Amino acid sequence: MKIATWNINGVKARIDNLLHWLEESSPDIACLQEIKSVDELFPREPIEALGYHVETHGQKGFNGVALLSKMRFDEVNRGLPGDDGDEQARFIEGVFSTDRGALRVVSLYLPNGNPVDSEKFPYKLGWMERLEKWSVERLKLEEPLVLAGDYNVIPEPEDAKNPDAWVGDALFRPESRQAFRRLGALGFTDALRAVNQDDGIYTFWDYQAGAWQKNNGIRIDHLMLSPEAADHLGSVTVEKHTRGWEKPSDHVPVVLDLKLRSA
DNA sequence: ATGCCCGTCTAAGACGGA
Repeated sequence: MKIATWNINGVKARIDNLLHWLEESSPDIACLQEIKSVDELFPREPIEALGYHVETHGQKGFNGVALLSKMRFDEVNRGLPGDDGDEQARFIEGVFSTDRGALRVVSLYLPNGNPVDSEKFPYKLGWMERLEKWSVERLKLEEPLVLAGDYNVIPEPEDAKNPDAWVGDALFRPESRQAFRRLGALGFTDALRAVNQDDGIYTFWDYQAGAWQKNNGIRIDHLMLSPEAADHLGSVTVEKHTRGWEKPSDHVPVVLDLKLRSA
């Protein structure tokens, strides 16, 4: 079973690329971020025509996440608990039936957090604390759980072409990296790092300053696996070639193969 | 040192992104 995460940076601008990628890569579940669309205007019809069920959690103009699945949704939950005043659409959870029981998959879009001297940085760190609290409860279920998305965290210097350039940035601040490591301490496995320890694996290249041409990238899109999901870990692939397409997203898909089957 | 580029909303430029 293939589970993919991709920050598409606007579903309206990216619909042709998205449809082409769905046909080419054919994930069973796709976790999308930055759909930048309200639910009513999400282009669900051409995606459904490819055999996907579509669940969105959008808002006007920016943010927004979605789950596309070839399997029927048993349950959908929108929004990260822990702050009733949080209006930003950054979290959606789907529950599916597999041959090994329930599978939970989250599409998350963690706040950027810049500039760090603004309210945006404490919002990011607070969001990560809420994610931890939510995860502690979910881990008690002892089910396969995949937290997939744009974490806006560079975990280690090896995850950036020029780590020195990111010192002080919210994506690389010690507090952000520590919060990411705490997910590991809770028992989550960074799927990509479990199968590949190479330097130079990136998932984002800025549109500016020829970052793509210079391979000046960072790895910030991650699939975090509960122990019960990690038990079924197969391959993990970064679909870098999509960054070279016409009208690309600045992020590329990361695809996980889990050795599970739909029920 | 700063901005570079891009998408959205909405009608020329602000805002958000990383």
